[in-house]
Amino acid sequence: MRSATEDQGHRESADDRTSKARIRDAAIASIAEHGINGTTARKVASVAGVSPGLVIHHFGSMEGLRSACDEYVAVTIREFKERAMSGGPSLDVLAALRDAPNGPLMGYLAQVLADDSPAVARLVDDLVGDAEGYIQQGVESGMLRPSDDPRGRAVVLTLWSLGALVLHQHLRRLLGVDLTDPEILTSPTAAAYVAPIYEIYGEGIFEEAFAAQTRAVFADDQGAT
Amino acid sequence: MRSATEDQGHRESADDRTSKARIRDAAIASIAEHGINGTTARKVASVAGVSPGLVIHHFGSMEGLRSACDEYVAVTIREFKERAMSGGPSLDVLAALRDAPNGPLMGYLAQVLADDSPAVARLVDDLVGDAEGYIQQGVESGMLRPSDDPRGRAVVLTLWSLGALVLHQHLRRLLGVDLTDPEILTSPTAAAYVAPIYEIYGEGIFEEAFAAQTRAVFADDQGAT
DNA sequence: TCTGTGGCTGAACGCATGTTCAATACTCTA
DNA sequence: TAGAGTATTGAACATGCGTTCAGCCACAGA
Repeated sequence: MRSATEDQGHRESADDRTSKARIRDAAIASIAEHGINGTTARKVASVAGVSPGLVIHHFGSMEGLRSACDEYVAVTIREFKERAMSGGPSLDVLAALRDAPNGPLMGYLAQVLADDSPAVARLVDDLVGDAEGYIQQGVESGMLRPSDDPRGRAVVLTLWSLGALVLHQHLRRLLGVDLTDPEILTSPTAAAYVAPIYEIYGEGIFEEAFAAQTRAVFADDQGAT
Repeated sequence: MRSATEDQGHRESADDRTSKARIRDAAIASIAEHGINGTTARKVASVAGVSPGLVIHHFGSMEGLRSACDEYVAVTIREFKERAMSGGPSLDVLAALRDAPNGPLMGYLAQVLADDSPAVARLVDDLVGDAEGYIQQGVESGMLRPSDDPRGRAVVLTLWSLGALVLHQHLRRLLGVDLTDPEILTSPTAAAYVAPIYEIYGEGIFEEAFAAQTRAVFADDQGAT
């Protein structure tokens, strides 16, 4: 099924990409910008500089192209995560992803996270699992507090991060921070989003007396129900 | 433009709704279940028991129908919020919305929050503004800690809640909690989602030494840059 | 130079969509 | 009861979609 001229998986060869690779990249960029429903076979073919027929010829159908994009993005993210992991554990999973090589990667995620595909579901599961590992490392090194439900906390923190990514349009309108901007790290406005997060991460939002009260309620619930 | 037979805005009359109202409700239910792109004029007409032509006749276009749905949902939420506000301030804005009268309301929000419309943007702005008010009340009554950036904190907390709603499929897969379920309050599994949240709200996730360290970093950033 | 193989084209097909419009059913008014 | 005006229909139209397919064209081997 794979011919000799294809170099799929070897993304080191930069300029002369296979038509198949060009179609895939064009689809990812189009989905990141116009969403899944705004991405048609003809538009992708036009951006990639090929005919609409070739899109189907290479990927079987538009659903096949979508799956290939999901898989490619998932693999790219996993590769980048491994590289980032060797440089020490990161607190926020997304923070390690923001300077990923491919530009429209965050935009693609923002568009695809809402309507679930199998590849995206697996990617989210992986992100949660990695976050659980990072958090555990943070707990062991004394940076992070232990939790009554480490997995539940990892799920909540990861979905909060990903949810903010999906709602990046609202975040940009409200705080002027664009999470899909590839160069977000160099933007000074990012502090408007990061500072409140670190404040919550640092001290929560409940005063201690009220926090103890809610803890008691949950203890009662667990005992009663 | 508005005839005498319509009773739009008077949702007290339960069974005999106007055709226009039936079309609008069918569209909301369809969008909540199948998303915006899975909602066609013919499907809505079929569910509402009318012809496709009547959909356009009443709303001008599908975009007009979409706007009408956004507006109706926004008004419904605002009405319910006012009623909930009279019963005392609520910590989480979404918590006050979960037992809203209309069933598919949360599902509709989950589908619509991602791709922004003017009405949804205004609704989100309102939710943030309300949250800021609630939080300020909580601070004044000694339940919540004050913040260096009250508005930023309100934005982050609101978008985290709404983001979790948009990603409800992942939340259900990972924790078994479905935020779009109208009867979520009676479900005992909701604690799997609420308990980690209250833990984070209560004490954050940073140990105190590390929290002080991050505070120092942000103070340096603000001073240097 | 001839030949064949495979990437690639682009015109075409079937389908679903949003929308239009003349005709019809209905309901209220006079 | 007669008329008027509106709600409603359902067939039709144009459009854009995914997909198909017969053929072109460049290039490798004999």
